[in-house]
Amino acid sequence: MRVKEPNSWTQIREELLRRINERVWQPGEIIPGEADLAEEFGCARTTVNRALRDLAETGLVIRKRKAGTRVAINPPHKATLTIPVIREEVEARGAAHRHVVTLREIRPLPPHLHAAFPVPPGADALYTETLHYADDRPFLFEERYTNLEAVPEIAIAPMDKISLNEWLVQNAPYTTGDMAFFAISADAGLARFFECPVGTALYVVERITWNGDLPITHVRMTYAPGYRMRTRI
Amino acid sequence: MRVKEPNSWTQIREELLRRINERVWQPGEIIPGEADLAEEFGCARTTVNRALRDLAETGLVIRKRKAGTRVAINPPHKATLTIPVIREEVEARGAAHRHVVTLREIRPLPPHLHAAFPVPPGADALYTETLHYADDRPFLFEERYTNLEAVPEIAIAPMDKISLNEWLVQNAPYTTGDMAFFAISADAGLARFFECPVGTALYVVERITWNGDLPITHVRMTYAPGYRMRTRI
DNA sequence: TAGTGGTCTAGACCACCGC
DNA sequence: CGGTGGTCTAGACCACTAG
Repeated sequence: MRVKEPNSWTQIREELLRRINERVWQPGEIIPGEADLAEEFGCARTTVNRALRDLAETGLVIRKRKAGTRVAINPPHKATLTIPVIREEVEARGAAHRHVVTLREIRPLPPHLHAAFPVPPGADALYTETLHYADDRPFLFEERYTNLEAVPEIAIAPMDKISLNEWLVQNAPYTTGDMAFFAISADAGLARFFECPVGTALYVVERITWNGDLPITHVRMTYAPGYRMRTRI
Repeated sequence: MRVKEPNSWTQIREELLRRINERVWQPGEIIPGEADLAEEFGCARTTVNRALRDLAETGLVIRKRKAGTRVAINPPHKATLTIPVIREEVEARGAAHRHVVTLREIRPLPPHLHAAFPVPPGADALYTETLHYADDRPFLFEERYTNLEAVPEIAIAPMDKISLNEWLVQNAPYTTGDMAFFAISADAGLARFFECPVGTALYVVERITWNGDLPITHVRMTYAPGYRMRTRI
């Protein structure tokens, strides 16, 4: 049962989508220009542009000036992951969030992070380990290095009421970042926290954020066994 | 007074971004309406709208009709994962891609998939197992159920030159999908393929795609030990 | 119900780039 | 060079929703 589209540019997008999916326009083929489509649909060129721009963002068509718009040959799957503050993620599951800071000290950045997280030589970082619980069940283990030069106020940040995770989101804006997703085996420490056997496969998210050229923080978040990160595409 | 810089929506976005990052506008605070900003920047309201729409897409501001635009309190981290065809992912790493179909048979859908992948009762699915190699090193293990009712032509699809992965991308359009990312321990079969110990932590991506209400395919892709999925935010 | 964002139009100029 | 998409404008009407 089709729902009537509320506005024009989404309707046009759906019609273009239909022509692509039903091979009216073959993969790799050039499609009519914006002006032609605008005339066909009886709307302004801006409206067609909006629809085509949306399709280009999802990778379904490739647009180039002068060359025109082509249907992508191998349209990539694009998934947008929204990674909220840990507290909100826990509460979204209907659980109560609680966190405990188990370690908080100034220490030099470990060598294996120097390449990805180039703080000035000799500079120290704030290292923190935080346990996050959902309804008193272990949920996530967070290891974080924060560049004191970039966020000096962090030395006096309260970490009992609000987690460092949330404090940084609110107080340390970033411009770019790198994320990595992978799997590790639980070592003794993780096994103890998650109450699982050593060697259990765990899902890990690593994130490095920057404010311009200034590295802000490097965080590794290890989720409880069985965790699945989900998204809709 | 002549302004050298032409008004551009990206410039306006950067200025709005600056005001948010420098706390000119506090988190949670309402910011001026589009009309006011347009007057301030000396541009059309449409241009301000474009900039604000972009900020809203990244989650940095929350927009509501009548209520206005507010700075987000806990701006979520959003990461866009681009998941290309496996062959292209391997080749992007400078390696040669090769795949082997080790199993291809019609079988009923296993019970544990019925909830997430509701093919009609009694209907069969095409089950395939494919090994993907990068320069002859094992790269990925793919287990796939494909709904024969949705993609009947798949029964005669060639699977030697082009992998089922790529064939489906090119021939079976989808409208929506669900993805999940998690970690598992290698069982005996995976350990043999990846030449790693049983129990090694492996990164897994699962994807279910739909064309409207019609389920297309359910695929589980298990990556080689040490694999990291990366993205820039 | 009034105010705000969402969208559309008709026209214009510009940037890019294949030819 | 000329064609195409990218952007901007000034104005208009509409959709949603807080108060």
